[in-house]
Amino acid sequence: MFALVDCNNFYASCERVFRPNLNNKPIVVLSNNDGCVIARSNEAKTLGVPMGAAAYQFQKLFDEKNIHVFSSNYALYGDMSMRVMTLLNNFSPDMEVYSIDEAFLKFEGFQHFNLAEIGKQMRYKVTKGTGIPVSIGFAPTKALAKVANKIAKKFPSQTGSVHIIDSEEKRIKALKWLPVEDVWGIGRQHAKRLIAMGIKTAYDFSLLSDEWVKKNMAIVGIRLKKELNGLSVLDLEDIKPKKNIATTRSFEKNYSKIVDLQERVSTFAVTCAEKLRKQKSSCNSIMVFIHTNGHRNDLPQYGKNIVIKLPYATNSSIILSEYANKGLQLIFKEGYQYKKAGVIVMDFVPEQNYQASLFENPNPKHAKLMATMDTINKSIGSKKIKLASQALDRTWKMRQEKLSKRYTTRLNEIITIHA
DNA sequence: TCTGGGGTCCTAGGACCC
DNA sequence: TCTGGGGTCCTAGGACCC
Repeated sequence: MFALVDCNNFYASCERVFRPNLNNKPIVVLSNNDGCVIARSNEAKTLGVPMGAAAYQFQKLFDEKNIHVFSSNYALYGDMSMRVMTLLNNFSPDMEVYSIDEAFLKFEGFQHFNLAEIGKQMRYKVTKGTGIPVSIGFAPTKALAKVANKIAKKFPSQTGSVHIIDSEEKRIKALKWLPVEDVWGIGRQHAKRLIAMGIKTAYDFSLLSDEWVKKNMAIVGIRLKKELNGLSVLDLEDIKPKKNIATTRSFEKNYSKIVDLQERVSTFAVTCAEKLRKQKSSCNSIMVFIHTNGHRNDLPQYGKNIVIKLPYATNSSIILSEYANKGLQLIFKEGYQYKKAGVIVMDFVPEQNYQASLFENPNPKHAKLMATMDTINKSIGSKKIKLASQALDRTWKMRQEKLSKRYTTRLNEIITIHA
């Protein structure tokens, strides 16, 4: 059996742990730049705040209904996630952290255990240890565990937030209940087509012919169909090094001068380099993109990206920043208001697996320098040591007007209790 | 004025090899 | 009239996930 454990309204719940006065109150969490809604408490959902809602369009509703608004605090959510995962891992050694708020656990050889009881225990331990409420679905396949989880989340009082699909009747009942567009692995495009054909539920989908599924949804669709029919074909996955790493941001205001973009692009490249070094990879290509604000019909639009092949694989902040800026110079055009830029590194090789080039070779000093920078930044705070091409003062800023404290990772931001 | 930021996998088709 | 048979690699685009 697999379990899928999913934190309820994770970001909103993280904020609530440290603001218990907001229990049962509507909360939303905004994206970077306080742009749009990316998490909502149940109360906010009930009040009609849609996922992805632009914050400025809903400001009136926030005010009227006393909806508490937070900027996203990834330092907090990342740390809370780690705590939840650590507690869950005590229940089974086979665990896949699927996302910041979800994990699959495999229960192999647990025939003589009561999974319902284990589920209850998991909820209890996580709630007691972190304050985060979770929902749990058990089933013989990952896709069915996802379905079971949806039922646990939708019917908390009937299920106690733990649901188990362990019989044919339960499987069929669950699939008949689940709209096809809510099935894990069926996105908007496929859902549209399926609904147009009269396929309304997960159950209808599970009865489609293999030929049709293969032709229209390829091998991924076949796998999904098998999983929904109770045949396990998706196993837990190990943590693999990433194949691409991106650092991209929207700006608080528009930039029209290349110098402003140069600073941003440098910083993004440096961040990519840090992430690369963390997973001990080097990259062979780097992409830079810039574009204007696509929502503004009144401004001329322009957007472009460029991929640069590097002369040798590297994870040096200096080299990556240099090439990212070369790319920027090639795609930058005067006369536009830029709102967003990003750097993506690709074509990874293991760091030590270095292929020497005939003409250009990395400066051997860089590796040492980068290691030193990483050590210093780790000990006294990230971004304390920078390249000169990055802004030394905070000339740019992200809008984060409702940022909560980093309660769990900064001693000077620890929660204050007034007794 | 204001609209996020990451990722993965699969397939078809073209270019190329012998 | 008639023009083989087998591969690999790369890329763009489309789908999906959180």
